[in-house]
This record gives sequence, C-alpha cells and structure tokens, in this order.
Amino acid sequence: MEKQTVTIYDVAAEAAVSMATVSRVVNGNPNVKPATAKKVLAVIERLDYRPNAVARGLASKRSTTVGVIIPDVTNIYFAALRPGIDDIAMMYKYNIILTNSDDAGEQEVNVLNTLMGKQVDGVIFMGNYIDDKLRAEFKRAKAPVVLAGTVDPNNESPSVNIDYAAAVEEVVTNLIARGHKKIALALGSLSQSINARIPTDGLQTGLNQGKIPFDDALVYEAGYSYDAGRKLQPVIADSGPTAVFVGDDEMAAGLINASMESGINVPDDLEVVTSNDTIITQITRPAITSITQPLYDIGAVAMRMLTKLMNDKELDEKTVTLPYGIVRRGSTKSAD
Amino acid sequence: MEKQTVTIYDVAAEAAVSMATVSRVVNGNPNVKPATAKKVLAVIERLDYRPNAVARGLASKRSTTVGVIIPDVTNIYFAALRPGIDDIAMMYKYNIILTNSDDAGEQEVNVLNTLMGKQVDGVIFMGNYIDDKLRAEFKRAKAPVVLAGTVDPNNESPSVNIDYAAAVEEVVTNLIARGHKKIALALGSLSQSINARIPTDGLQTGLNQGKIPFDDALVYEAGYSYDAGRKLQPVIADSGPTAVFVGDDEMAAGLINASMESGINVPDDLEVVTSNDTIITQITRPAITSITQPLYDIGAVAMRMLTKLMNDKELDEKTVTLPYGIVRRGSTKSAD
DNA sequence: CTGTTAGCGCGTTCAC
DNA sequence: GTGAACGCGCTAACAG
Repeated sequence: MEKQTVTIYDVAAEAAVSMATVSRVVNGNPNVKPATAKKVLAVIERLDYRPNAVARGLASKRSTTVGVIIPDVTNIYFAALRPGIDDIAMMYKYNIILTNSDDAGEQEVNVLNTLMGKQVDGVIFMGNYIDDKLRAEFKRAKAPVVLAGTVDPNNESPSVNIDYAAAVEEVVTNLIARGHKKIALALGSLSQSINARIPTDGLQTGLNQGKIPFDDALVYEAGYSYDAGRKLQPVIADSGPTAVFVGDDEMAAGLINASMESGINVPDDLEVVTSNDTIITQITRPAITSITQPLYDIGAVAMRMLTKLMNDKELDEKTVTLPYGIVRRGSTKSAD
Repeated sequence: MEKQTVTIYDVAAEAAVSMATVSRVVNGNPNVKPATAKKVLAVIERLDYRPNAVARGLASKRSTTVGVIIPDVTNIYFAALRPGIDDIAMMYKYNIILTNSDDAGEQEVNVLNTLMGKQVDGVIFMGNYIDDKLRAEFKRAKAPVVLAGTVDPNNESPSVNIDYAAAVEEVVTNLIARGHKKIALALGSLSQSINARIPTDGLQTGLNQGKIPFDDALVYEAGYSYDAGRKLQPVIADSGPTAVFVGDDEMAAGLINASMESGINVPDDLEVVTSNDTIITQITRPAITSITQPLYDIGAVAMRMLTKLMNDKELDEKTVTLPYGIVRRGSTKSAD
C-alpha cells in the first residue's frame, strides 16, 4: 500500500483556484484575498497537504538546510559547539545535515562535496586543520563556509575562535610564576597540525617570557581519549615535569587517575591544567583547573555569521575572537 | 559574482551525447559503451560537473537521506548511539539530517513532519516516550521509522533495545543478595514516562523476589545531569538507602562526588550502580559499577533495519532485544 | 548501447 | 487578486 502524496495541484483543484494561488498562501504572500486564503487553508487542512521541500528547493534554489562537518561526533569538544549551532539554526528555520569527517583530509573534501551536491545553503566546518586542498574547496563552493572552533592559518574563511595560544601562554605564565620550570604539553593530534602548533606556540611564548628554554621532549602526542591519557602518564612521569597542560579533558582525566594510582599526587607532585572545561573537569578528583571557552557561543556566533552570509549580507568582522577564561580547581595549587 | 552551475545538459552538449547517457555514466549504469563513458567522464572532470542531489531527489523520489531525531544532542546516552547509526548510514551512503526534539511532545511531531517534508527515505527516532500522537504520525508517515534505544509500549514500530527492566532487576537482585533492604532509584524524567516506568518495574520485580516491599518514596526524579545528581544527594541521604540505582552516568557521578564530600562513603555506606557504562564510570573515584549496553550496536542495528525497510525488504524481527551486561567497579562491594 | 520524451512538485514571471 | 506557462536538473520508461 503505497502512500499517495497530495500535491499542490490537488489542493488547487479542490479549492477551485490555481496552483499559483495555493503557492502564495503557503508561502505567506500577501497578494491573496483573505477569503480565498481561508478557503485554501481549509482545503490544505482537510487534504493534509504537506509541501515537498525537495521540489521547493529545486524551484527556489534554496534548501533551508545547512551542512555541519564535525571530525568525530564523540569528540566532546566539538560536540559542545553543537548546541549553539543548533539553536541558532533552529531559530532561523534551517535544518542541519550533520556529517562526520573522521578528521581525514580526503574524507573532509568528499563530505563537503556531497553536502554541496545536496544544495545546502551554507556549511559550518569544524576540524583540526585546514590544508590547501580544503581551502581550495571552500573557495570553489557556491555556498558560504564558516569555521567554528577551527583555525585557518591563512585566514581566508570566516571563523569563530578563542585566542587559544594566548590562553595557553597565560596558563604557562601562571605556572612559571609558581616556580615551575619543567612544564609538559600533552596533545592529541600530530604536531604539524595547526591545532597542535597553536598551543605549542603558546607554551613557547610563555616559557620565553619566563626565561626558560623550550624543550621539545616535553611535548607529547597521544590522542584525545581517557585511555590515551592513562597510557601517557608513565611516559610523562619518566621525564619528570612538575606541571602539564593537556589539550583535552578526557585525556587529562586519564592522566590524573593514572598518576594518582601510581603514587604521583596531583597537584602536589604534578599540576594539571586542561582546555575545555567540560563536565569531566568537575567529576575527577581532584577536579581540573581549565581554560574556559564560550563553547556555546562559538557555535552560535558561527551559525549567526553563516545566516548572514547565506542572505548575502556583509559580515561585521570576518574573524571573531571570543574571550576565554581560566577556572582554578584542585588539580593546581593555589597561588596564594 | 554568482557561481554558475554546470548541469547535465552542459556535459551532454560538450560530450556530444544525450543527457540520458550522461545520467547513465553518473549513476554507473552498465549500459554504456566504455569508450563513450570515458569520454563523458573526461568532460565531467573538465567542466567540474556535480550532480544536483535535489533534482535527483525530485525525479527519483529518493533522497538518500535519513532523518535522525534525538531528544538532546548533549545527552551522552543517545549521543552514544550515534556512531553506530552514522557508520551504517555511511556504509549505505545515506546522509543524515539530525534534529533535536528537545524531548517535547509537540516538537517531536513538528520535527518529524519537517523531515518528511524534506523527503527523507527513513527516520531513526530516539526519545523518552512514545505517545499516541507520535504513534499516529509514525503510521501516517510515508517513510519507515525505526526506534533506537526507545521503547514503544504498544510495540507498533520496529525498535532496538536491551531488556532494561531485566537489567535493573538483576542489579537489584544482586544488591538484595548482599543484604540491602533499602534500595533507591534515581531517574531523570517524569515517572509517567515509559523510560521511567521500565526501571521502576525492574526494581519492583527484583524487590518482590527478595520479599522486600516496594517503597514509592525511594524513587527519585531529578534530571539527567551532574548537578542534578549532586542536588539529589542530600535528599536521598535523608531517607537513608544503602544502595541506589541511577539512570544516568553523569547523574551518578554527581551523586557519588556529593556523597563522598558529605562523609558518606561509596561503597561502604552507599553502593551505587548506574546504567550506561560511558567513560564517566571510569573517571569517577570510586569508578562506577554499571549496566553495560551495546550502545554502538543498538544504533547500528536500528540503522541496518531501516535500510532494509527503505528497500522494501522484510524485517527478520520487528523488535530486536540486544544483550546487556553488568560490569563491577568500585562503587559496589564485591560479593565475595 | 543511445536518444527522446515525460514528468517529479513547486516557484515565478507575466499577462489578465 | 489570480491564473497560465515555463523551468529548476534530473530519472525513468520507451523507442530505436
């Protein structure tokens, strides 16, 4: 039993008007006499007519759909940007096609292309780095792209971020002020990626100002997960830093738990600072000092920018940098 | 500078063939001489032609897109089903339109309707309860709907679940075997919702078998969040249960942390068991004993069922019940 | 193997 | 105010 679909023609016939008129009332075009509008509405109701968004998209060339590209749905950081994106999208009546890029360069290009094939009106892109290939695709795309929580080193695409390097620098400066000299950095992705370079830059700047030489050996790459953090712990312990900045909260949780279990007290023997202020930072014991990022706002502002671009409006600023903060918890010693 | 779009006609003209032929090579139809196929492919490449999925959808009446309805993207339980859904969808080349229902009845119906308007080929629905209105919409929809991690009490829609009541019962039985008599239940949603009734049933059955009277006052509703768990702690402590089953991991983490801080030792004074075996259960101290659910599989199987339905195949079984487990951690005392 | 011809359901001029 | 007609880009028979 195939469900029959009632079209705009059926409504037109039933209401004894032309389909153009039906189209007008459906789209709220004021050029319709209230009486006929009411009549049409009644028929629509009775026939349970639903406009076909695909046909509408073909005719109008707008799909009221935006694509969102995310490296990994389970990544708690990018996932945290989604509520902001979702809310603003919903506010402007856009639907979202959400796609995983698996953080792989090739895949990211594919995903972008299939989104464009679906005629999305715009794209929010999240990822760990922007390479030339991707940048070329963005330019070629006929729909606007906005980066959220993602840095384009060439600064070609509109984007929303915090000044992550400055945040790391501030963390490091605080650590140095409290006497630390061996400060480690635990990251997830490859060191050539931009999202690894930024914190590394922050660390270097901070160390420079404290007249402490930068030591490559204290920068670790493991992967952003709880288990990665656990596994990294003995490795880090070997080189004996007294403080570590971690790029991901789950990873920091793993590092802390493993440290405590092996007799290294946090924060007495090792101070830990992390990046994303997710709920994880409150759950661990000790709780974790963290950079605070306006995650919701990053998503919301990015989506807001995208709505402007999709309506051919100018952007006030192409690159938005939102303020960060630092919240102190038990994983660091108080400065006092 | 409007980006011009190259259509199938442009390719056809340029390659000196008909558009039907172009369509064939694009869709991998074998009825094309390799030579002409190659020629067409070359032109496609040169003109950088991208098929318009919207037009294709209109003509073919298939959008190769499925809708996924989720109550709240930040809910870690439903979020955990997504990788399974995503992977299978990707495997079958379906895109996903992800929409939040905010767990509100009205909203769920709306969301479903706009998805249908977008001509999705099918829908995966996750939610906390299925009411009559929703059930009616499912029936009316022209695309199939599969429930994931969601129970339809009327059992009308295909669904994938674990036997959650049995799992809770087993937990309770274990608790009783170790001497517990006052066992509390901490849930998130309203007690009339099915997802609250199920664990309550499990608790009751377990208690019955242990000849312990069921006490309504020991069933709490707070909300599935860390803070809700923290706030609930003093309330629960007042009635002095010696064990509690919690419906959500973050909530359990809040409860445990708050308990420890107020001098109630877990597990000595209070044993805690939770539901979803997310990474949270490993991060807390003590770590949390939990029901283990094949979350990935629930999503994957649901999506697999949906692909069958979308291709008019029969389902082997309409209601799939996957096995659960129980993993013991520090929040409960060992039975030995 | 390849081309022709109809639509798919709707938005949008342009006349009436 | 309202309707007729065309086109969006593509798939799907049907001929040839």
